[in-house]
This record gives sequence, structure tokens and C-alpha cells, in this order.
Amino acid sequence: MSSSSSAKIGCFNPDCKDAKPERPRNGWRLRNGEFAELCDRCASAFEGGRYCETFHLDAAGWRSCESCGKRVHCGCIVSFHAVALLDAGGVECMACANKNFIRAPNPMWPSPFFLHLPLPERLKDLSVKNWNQFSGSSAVAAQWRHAPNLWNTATAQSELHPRMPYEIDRSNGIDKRICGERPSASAMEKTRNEDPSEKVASSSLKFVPPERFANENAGDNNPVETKKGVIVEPGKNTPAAGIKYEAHPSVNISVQSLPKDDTSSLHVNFGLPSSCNETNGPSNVSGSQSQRLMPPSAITKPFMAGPHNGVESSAETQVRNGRPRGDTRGRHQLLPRYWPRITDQELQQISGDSNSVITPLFEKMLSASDAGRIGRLVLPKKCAEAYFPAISQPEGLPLRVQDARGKEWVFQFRFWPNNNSRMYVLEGVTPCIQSMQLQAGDTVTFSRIDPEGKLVMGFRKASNIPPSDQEMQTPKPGNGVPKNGEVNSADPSVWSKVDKSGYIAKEIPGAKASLPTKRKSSTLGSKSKRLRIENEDLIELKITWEEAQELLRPPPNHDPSVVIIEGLEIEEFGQEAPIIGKPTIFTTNQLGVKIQWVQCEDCSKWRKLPFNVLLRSRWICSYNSWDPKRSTCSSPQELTTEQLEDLLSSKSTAAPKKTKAAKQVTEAVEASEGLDTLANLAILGEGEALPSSSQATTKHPRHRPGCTCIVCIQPPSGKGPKHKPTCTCNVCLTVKRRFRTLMLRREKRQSEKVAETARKKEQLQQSPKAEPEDDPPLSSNTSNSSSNPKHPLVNETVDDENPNSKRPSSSPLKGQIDLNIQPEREDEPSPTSDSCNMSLIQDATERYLREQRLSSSASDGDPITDQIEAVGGGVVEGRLDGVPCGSGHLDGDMEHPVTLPMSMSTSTSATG
DNA sequence: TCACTGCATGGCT
DNA sequence: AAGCCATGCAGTG
Repeated sequence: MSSSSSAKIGCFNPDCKDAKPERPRNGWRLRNGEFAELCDRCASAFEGGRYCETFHLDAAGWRSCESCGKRVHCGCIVSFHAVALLDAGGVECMACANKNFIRAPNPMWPSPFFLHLPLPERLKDLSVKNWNQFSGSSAVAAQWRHAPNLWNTATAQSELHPRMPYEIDRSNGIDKRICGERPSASAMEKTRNEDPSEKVASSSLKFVPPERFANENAGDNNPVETKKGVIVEPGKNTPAAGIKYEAHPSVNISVQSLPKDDTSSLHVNFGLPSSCNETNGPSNVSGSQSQRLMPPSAITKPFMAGPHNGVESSAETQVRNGRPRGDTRGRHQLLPRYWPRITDQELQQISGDSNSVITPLFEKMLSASDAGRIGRLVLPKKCAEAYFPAISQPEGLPLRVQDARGKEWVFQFRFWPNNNSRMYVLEGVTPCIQSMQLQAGDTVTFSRIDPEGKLVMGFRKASNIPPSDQEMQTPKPGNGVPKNGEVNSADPSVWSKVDKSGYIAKEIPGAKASLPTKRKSSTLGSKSKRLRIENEDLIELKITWEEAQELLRPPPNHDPSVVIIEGLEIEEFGQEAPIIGKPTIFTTNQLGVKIQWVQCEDCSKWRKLPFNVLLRSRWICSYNSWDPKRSTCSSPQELTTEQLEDLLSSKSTAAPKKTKAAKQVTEAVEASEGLDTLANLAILGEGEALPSSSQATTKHPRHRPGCTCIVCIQPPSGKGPKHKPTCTCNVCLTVKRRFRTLMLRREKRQSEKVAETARKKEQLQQSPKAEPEDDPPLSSNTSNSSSNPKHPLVNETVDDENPNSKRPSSSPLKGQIDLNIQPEREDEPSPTSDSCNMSLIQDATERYLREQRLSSSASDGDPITDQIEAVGGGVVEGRLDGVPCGSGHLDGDMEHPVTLPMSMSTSTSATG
């Protein structure tokens, strides 16, 4: 693949009079992808970064490095890679550019998976052969394979790719790129002339820990030959000694497959910190990580080729587009989550042997199953096929893996047939997992140490994992589990942490974690893993949601549909989600004017506001533009103490009623179930097409059974068949049955309370037992209301569980269990109940309404009193100006809109 | 009853 | 929409 310029007889350098050298050395890369062949003298000058100084001194384009002032020749193909263009203008020599880069706090490893090179089938054998060389110490006899499907076609590699700090060896005409390092022409040449098999073995990309860059002296031109014979141009960024960090060794395999005449497109990038990674989404690997965590000065550096004393051999860097071609990102690409994010420190930990060459292969965050007692670690298919021995039998092979401490483990690497595919697993990992004290959410990394070819299994603890989470997702992790980001015991201070985004932020050795440890959301969030919530968490979430219900309010100008399920009136917001605002207390005076009471957060005084105003989450008196006299905190409160107590008591009863209702659902079904579960049961039993909320809805396709959100708990709006009043499907029957149960339970409780109240209230002569079947509490409440606003029944009647309480609703059905929202297919439009209980309910309701009217007519007009009186009847959902208020009623009631003369409810005002 | 194994399922990418 | 893969589960010892 090497070539020389056929147009020139002698040294490519036009200023050189030497004849064509016998053994020409490669210089800079030409635009056709080939390399300028130089004589020894010119090559030395080139490699020493003195070419332009020697031959182009009088040419135009010299500029000074913004950092060190060193003169660099810009616009010259020879020194093209020796210059970094600064975003803010100006240039920097690559030495300075790399120094800035080195200062990046996150010397993550670049992912080898940015190397998208093809591997024609014809080369697989070769590659396997060479991989066998790599895996000489492997416990398995199976052939190691490269990752042919990891590398996309080189032809697809954009010629416009800029050279980034992480670029790969490009033997055989492929640019060799070390982190921030440019390969020497000699290296390339030497590699190119090697035996093909050696090319594979020598294709290692030596990663240079960025820290090393800074400590290296520029000007060292002596190529360093690695163990594998790959000559890495030392430059100032070349590691003087120590670990060679190797990219995916199949790079060269792929390279070899490239057509000779395609050298111009063979430039492959190891990482494209900016654009390339951008294309790969937020969870990209080192490039983006490094850049993400870089100081701005470093971020803005156009890290192109590594410096070779400020001299670069090819000129394509900055003219390339960092974005890989679209076809380079085919289905064979590994998911970013498997890209190794191992740090150099980690690699050092793994290596131990300073002469080892570490090849980060992949990593995987442990799932609950992986970390579980079953001892099976599911391997990403592509990773398994790429980096583990090929297995043809499901039984697989034993695989010897060494952990970071040097302990060797033997896992069974096998697969299961699965959907015409394979599912690769490592069996027997439990001891190792436990030894590493790993849990779900932690990450295991697989690397390979060369030349031994050992598989090394490292790990990285997820940071700041709450114990509950850890314990939840894994079996007993054992005592002494390092948590909160602690990692390998070898040197915890240098191990990395996973931030919230799943990225790794490496701590500075010896320094305390500068980045706040965060919950391992990566386990659940960024990876979109299945949500794993303990029952307790679920319950807590449910409660939280219930509490949040208090804050829900219909969106402005959107009337919710109301559906009653299980005695709960549930508002459905078809188009817009409910909004959250400041809780207020809604009341209605005797004139039917709805008002709401809101408490100032500064003075705690309650102010009366129009019913329909939407309040911001924080409200103070100064916002009271509706009542200027009470727009300051110094203004007296409109309510008397007693009235305020009544108001608050009403609120306190109204608020818990929702929670109570929700809790009732919880109790009645299961802690982890909701009404959707009920519907599920019905569906399972009858197979009747129902608006099952358990089914994924278009609105919330990911909600699961048990989800009690406002959406899931109700049937999809406007979708699915409607339930008839006489519907006998399992859902309806179950709901009715449960409703009856609830009714009986409530009646019993109410009767007990009413009886107790009656004994205390002599003026209330009405026996609570007189009409136990007809909702005596309501009757007594009604008669009590005027004389005793604080009657305990207030609380009870507000209780949503009271089916007879007056509940305004937009639902057209009355006295029925309405599973629909404004049913459109009422084959039997009769509003009458199809059950005796329904009749009772309706009778009681009618009687209660009559009583309420009487009671309200007798009201003195005191809004508070009115409210209290009306509380027993439930909540009026009033509206002004078309703005729905009083939302979030979860009160159970089979009655539907009845505008009571006065009522009170708690609701919220939307955030203004 | 428990652990293990192999497969199936279905959520998710 | 295909494929991956996390997980469940039945079968087996």
C-alpha cells in the first residue's frame, strides 16, 4: 500500500537534489492518500519537525503559536498536523495543543469502536490466525476472532475525517494514530513492509495516557518500537516506557482488507471528540467524555493529529469532516453503552506489568440478572462475538479471565439459541462478582493484555448507589462492599466514577472526588434499563403521586373529562396534562359564586380570590390584585379564626380524601396494583375489548400495570369501546362489586360516627340508624350542618368513599359506575342503575339533594358556614370563565354534576 | 424445596 | 421493525 510519488524521480522534496533513495522513507501524506517518499535527510528533517524550517523558511504562512510563540508553518501540507487551529482564532503548535489536551481532567480511553473498518470475509481467516497469536495464553482453544462486524467499511470512512487525538495505527498505508500522536513515516513504512500476519500482531494502537503527554519532552524523534515491532513515533507524546495502550487489534486486519487504491480513504479515526461523538449520541466514549470534561480551552482545541515535534506528515486532517459517513454506523456497531470507558489508571491497575499492552475491549453495566445469584452474565452479543472465542456449540468453552488483582477466574462462555440468534453468557461469574463486590449497576470491563492475550476483567463501581438500590438489584453483596463510587481496592482514588449521565469522571489521584457522586441513574436512566423499583419505593412513589394530586389542576382552557372508577372521580386530560399549582381551597357561597382561598406564604394570611384564577406555586399577598385592600401582608385577614379553622378543617378533610381514596384503591387491589390491574383481570377473564389502561396507551405506552398515574388509572380517552351502564364485563362487574363493598364499608363507618355524633348532639335528633340503608350519615349531616359546622361528618361526607355525596362531574352518567368518559355508544341510555345498590344510591342521593337544598336555603350566607354545610355533599366543581377549577377530585361518588349551593373543596391553582 | 439449566417472552433500542 | 437482551419460568435433578 505504500507508494511513492511516481511523478518524482528523486526525493519528494523538490528542494532536495538527492536522487530517489534506495530505501525511501515516508513523509507526509499526500492528497491521494499516498505518502511522500523522502530521502533519509529529508525524512529526518520531516520526522524531526524541521522540514518546514529547513525547506519552507522563506515560504509564506508562518505563524506563531498562541501559547508558546513557536513559529509554525501553517497552510503547508508538511506541517499540517503540527498546527492546531484555535476556535478563537490563531494557531497553536501541537505541543501546546496537546498540553492543553492533557490537562483535560478526564483522560478517558477512546473507544476503539470509532474505528469503522471493514473486514472482508476473505480476511477473516487471517485475522483469526493472528488473533490466535494474541490469545496464546488463553485458556480456550477456540479461535479468537476479531470483530469484523465492528468495523465498517473503510471506504465509508470519510475522507474528511479530521485527525483526532485518538487515531489508529495505519500500517499498510493506514495512518497510524496514537493519542495525540502522529506516526512516523518510518513506522508506517516499516509496518507496511512486514509480513501480513505480523501486521495484525503489530497493529496495536498504543494509547498514551494523556498525562504522559504533558510529561514528555518534545523533540524526541526517536521512534519507539513496541514489543510487537510496531514502531510508534515517539514524539513528545510517546510514552517513554510503560504500558502501551492498544486499540482494537483488528484495526489492521481491517486495514488490510482495504483496497490498495483506497488509501486515501483509509484514514480512520479513533475518536472524534467533537463531531463524531456527537453523532453517536450522548453516551459516547472517551472522546466526548474527555471533551465534555475538558476545560474550555482544551475543548476548543481542534485536536487533530498528534504532534510529532510539531510536524505532521499528512495534510488531510483539517480538511476532513469529523463525522463518519452514515453507512459507517450500521447495525454492526456496538452500542455505545458497551464502549470501554476504562481509564488509563484502570488499565494500569489491570496491567500491573508495565510492559503489558492493554486493549480495552468492552464493558457492561451489570444488570440485576448479571449480578444475581444465578451467576450468569449476559454478554452483549456483538462483544462476545468480537472479543471472545468463537463457539459453535451452546456449551461453549471455559474462558479464563483475570481480574484486576491478578486472580484468575474460569467462566463458561457459552450461548443459547435465541430467536434465530444467540444469547451469549458467561456462566459462573458469581464468585468473581462477589469477589469484586459488584452489584447491579456496577460495570465490568473486559480488556485484553498482550502479548499474553489474557482476558482481564476489571470493574467500576457505580457511584453513590443508595443501599436500597444496591440491595434491591443484587443479592447480598457481601459485607464491606465499597459504595459510593469506590472501586477497585487496588487504588480507589484513581478509579473513575460514573456520573449521572453514565459518563465517567475520573478523579484526580489523591484528590477527593471533585465531582459530586450521584445516584447511579445510569442503571435506570441513561441506559433505559427497565425500571426496577422495590415495592416500598413503589408505594412511596404512589403516595407521592397521591400527594401530587393535590397540586394537579386542569390546564387552562381545558376541561377535563371525568370518569368515575371505583368511586373515584378521575379527571382525564385529553390534550394537555394537568398543571401543578399552589393548593387553594375552593368554596362556594350561597349565591353560587365560587371563590378560592389561598394562603400567603409570607404572612400566612388567607386571601379570597376569584374562583378561576390560576396561581403560581408561590403566592403572596402582593399578588392579590383582585382585592387591593388585602394586597399587603399588613392587611387583616378576612376570615375569623373560627372560619379559618373551618376552612382548614375542610381542606384537611378534602385533601386526605384523595389520598384516602387512593389508599383505598391500594388496599383493595394490591400495593402494586391499580385499577388497570383490575381491568387486566377483567380482560383476562373475558377477553372483552376494553379500554384497558394496562395496555400500553399511545399517551403513555410505557406505563405498566400498577402505574397509578392519572393517565393509567383511567381508560384511554376516547379510545376503546365504551361501557354500558348494564355492561357485565369483568371490569364493570368487578368495579360494581367493589363499589358495593366500599359502600357497605363506608356506610358502616359513617353510621358508627353518626351514631356517636348523634349522642353528642342532642339537637340532632335524627337517628343515624334510622335509615341505615339510605345513607343516614348524609341525612344527619345535612341536619347538622347548620348548627354544627364542625360536625365530624364533615370529614366523612367529604370522604370520597361516600357514594352518596354530591359530586359534580362532567360525566353524563349519574348514579352509575361510569367507566367511560361521556360514552358515545349508549345502547341502553337509561341512566338508572342496574343494581339495587345503584337504586339505593340514587334514592339516597336524591333525598340528600333535597336536604341540601333545604339546608342551603337556610344558610345565613356565611361562606364558611356554607362550605361546611356543603362539604357533606361533596365538592362542587365550579367554573368561571370557562376555566375549570376544583380539579383533582378523587372523591368517590356515583352522583354526577349537581351544583350545590355551596361547597368547598381543595384544589390547586395552576402555576401562574 | 432448592438450585440449576435452558428456553421463552417481551420490553426496548 | 428486527434484533438485542433482561428476565421469567418450566423442567430437571
